[in-house]
Amino acid sequence: MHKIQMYICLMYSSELIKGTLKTLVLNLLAKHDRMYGYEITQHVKERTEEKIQLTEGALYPLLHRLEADGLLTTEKVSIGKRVRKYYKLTKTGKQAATTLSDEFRQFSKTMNKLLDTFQSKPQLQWLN
Amino acid sequence: MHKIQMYICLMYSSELIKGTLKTLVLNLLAKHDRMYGYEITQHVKERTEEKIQLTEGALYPLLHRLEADGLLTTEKVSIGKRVRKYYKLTKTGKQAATTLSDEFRQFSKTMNKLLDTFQSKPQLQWLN
DNA sequence: CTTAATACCTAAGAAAATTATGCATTAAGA
DNA sequence: TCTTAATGCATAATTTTCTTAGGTATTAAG
Repeated sequence: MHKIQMYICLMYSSELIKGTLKTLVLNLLAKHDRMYGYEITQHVKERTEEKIQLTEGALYPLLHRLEADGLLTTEKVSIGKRVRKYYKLTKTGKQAATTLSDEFRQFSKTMNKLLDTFQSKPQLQWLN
Repeated sequence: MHKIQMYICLMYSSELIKGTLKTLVLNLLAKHDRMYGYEITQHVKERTEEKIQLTEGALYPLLHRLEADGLLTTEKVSIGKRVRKYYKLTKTGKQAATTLSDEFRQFSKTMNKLLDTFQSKPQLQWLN
């Protein structure tokens, strides 16, 4: 007897994440005080029902960039023999988080308005 | 006597456009049947009160890619000695427009939800 | 004992935008 | 009339950033 599972891919085209990754990460840190990389990927995955999945190849370089830019500071914590690297917002980082968050909200409003004027057809319903 | 003008930059950080340009262009064409490149830039600029400004360096290569991918067809029209290049959606292009539009709507909902859980502080008001 | 999950990282390549051009026509203004 | 701004196309070099595909190591679970 085999158990058969079917998956429907609900993930967004990764294109959309592109302009938004920094906004996402900074605001996650604004809420959680400190987080480590892997934690960030899991958190986003859970909170979006797997729809947004951050790849480590994109995340870690971003975190390093943000640290280099002075938006984050790091702190290493040993868990047994493993070392976690926690990231925390600086003051500048907090400001950036707010700015980017507001910017995204406004942008998505503008975009949705544009898209609405484009097509007046009834909205398709999404699986979820 | 000099005329002094002050500008307040209301434009979005161009980061956000990145994942969205294709969605925007295809849906603009879905609404307008046919448009030429320059017209697209002006239309978006006007409809968004200058907040979204498409650069030609991004737009034209995109249009060429979309044509190469079979989402658009072109048609050249002479206006005096100038030649306009009109773009029009193919059937595939129309489908893509709808898909991407729905995807964006859903994505922005998800993102906004995430951002809302991040910070419960009162929203900053935006100029305009 | 082996696999999955946790946890970090980087390098090569691809994709797409920015910046900076270039050319030409036409309208508007000094 | 002369010059500038607007219209209209386009590309090339560079940069940025993501994807893909690895690598290492620890710990939990089966």
